[in-house]
Amino acid sequence: MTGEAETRDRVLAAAEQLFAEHGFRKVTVREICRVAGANVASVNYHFRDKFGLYREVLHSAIVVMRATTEAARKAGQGRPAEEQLRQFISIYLHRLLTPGHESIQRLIHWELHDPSPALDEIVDQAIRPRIEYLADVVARMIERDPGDEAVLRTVASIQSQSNSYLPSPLLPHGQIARRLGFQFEPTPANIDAVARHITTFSIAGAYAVGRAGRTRGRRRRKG
Amino acid sequence: MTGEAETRDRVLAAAEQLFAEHGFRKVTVREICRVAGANVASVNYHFRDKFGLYREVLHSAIVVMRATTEAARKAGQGRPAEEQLRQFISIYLHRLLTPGHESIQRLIHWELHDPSPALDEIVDQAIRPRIEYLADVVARMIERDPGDEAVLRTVASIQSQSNSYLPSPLLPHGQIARRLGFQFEPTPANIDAVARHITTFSIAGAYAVGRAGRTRGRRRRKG
DNA sequence: TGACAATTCAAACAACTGTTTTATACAGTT
DNA sequence: AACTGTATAAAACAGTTGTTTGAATTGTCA
Repeated sequence: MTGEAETRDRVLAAAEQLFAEHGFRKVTVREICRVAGANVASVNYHFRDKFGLYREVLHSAIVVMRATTEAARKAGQGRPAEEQLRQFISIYLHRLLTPGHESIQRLIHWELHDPSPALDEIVDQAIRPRIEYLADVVARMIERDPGDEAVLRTVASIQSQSNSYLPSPLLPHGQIARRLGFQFEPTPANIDAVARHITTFSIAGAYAVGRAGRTRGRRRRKG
Repeated sequence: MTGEAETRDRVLAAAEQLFAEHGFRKVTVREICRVAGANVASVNYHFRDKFGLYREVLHSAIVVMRATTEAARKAGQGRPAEEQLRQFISIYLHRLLTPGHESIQRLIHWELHDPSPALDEIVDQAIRPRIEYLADVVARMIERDPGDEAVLRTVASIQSQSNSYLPSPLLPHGQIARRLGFQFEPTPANIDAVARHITTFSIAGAYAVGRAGRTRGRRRRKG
């Protein structure tokens, strides 16, 4: 065990950046090693193969995602459901968009769009806890069971809005957004503004969905 | 000019299906030709190169997208803004999810996520008209200018919800959704249910955003 | 039928991919 | 000093990619 960690860590760092930017498939082992200033064989030596390297990068991303959900949960502890939702959206968006953690979230976005065999781990360890927490919060807001279809759809509505602000080519960031006249710099103030918008939009939307289901005669929450 | 159209059209059809399923990069010329029952060289002969074929496929997709926006516009003609939004979401979602047109929309989704040089055409000819129409509708709903930030953010909220129901691996369709307990079969009834959800959620959200901006002292619509 | 161009085909090409090989340098241990 | 296991390096390997080639085939019109 000598200066081994050196190149291993450089490769890992380069891989995280490149995988986040371009996805797993488009990035070549040679490019990673060129950026890391390492030999082509270093990937296979330290990580068995290209996918082993990818999996290692994903693992650290999963840790960050879980921490985000946990932070949101703690921030809203003991408060009413609506306030918990506010906290969640604010914290989630800040971690999503603040430069630095940004690349990690982009990595997940790639994996969701073009899944690899590592998808299951991400869903089970990172996404499911977040969805379950959100479903619990929304369920208490609109007085339904967490498994109710209206709850799940509302969770999907909230999540899709937040994720659309990821710095992907999608709305409202990036190339498309620029062509459409959108402009968004991820400064703390702007992130706050977006968080406020999604919060206002989603809370009103959630209550409306709750009311609509109730007047149409759906069952209310047990107890 | 003999039975030339035969293989050209078969290649085109195979390409549309495969590009929609896996994106431009992952699909090989050989696979397209194998599905089409044509020779490997046919792509280069009829479409100059792989990208020429892709561009041709995209062009027909753009036509369909424009038609969708146009249909939504006509369906709401002369009606109040809120009703126009209802019509838009319903028509958009049905065309998005009804099997058949489905693959075309998936194609666009790939292009947005992993853009090719053809992105500009899509944005200018297909996305911009849709966004501008939606911005106009929302602006009248909440009494702002179509260029107002609150309007643009609301449009983004509406669009991101709708697009999240695309049959991609993303929520709420596909592999991830299944692992999370979501289930969604694109039957007309289910599409209607989702459209109602997004409509209810978004109309309430839009009005709330409009109110929030107004009480905070933002300028109202001119006139 | 006999040119003639358009189309199809099998084969090969050059570039690139992830991976493996082989050799070398270096650490700590005996 | 000799041995051992680890890390790096250059080179080559086998497979796949989009594309091109040149001959064979087809259909059309004189």
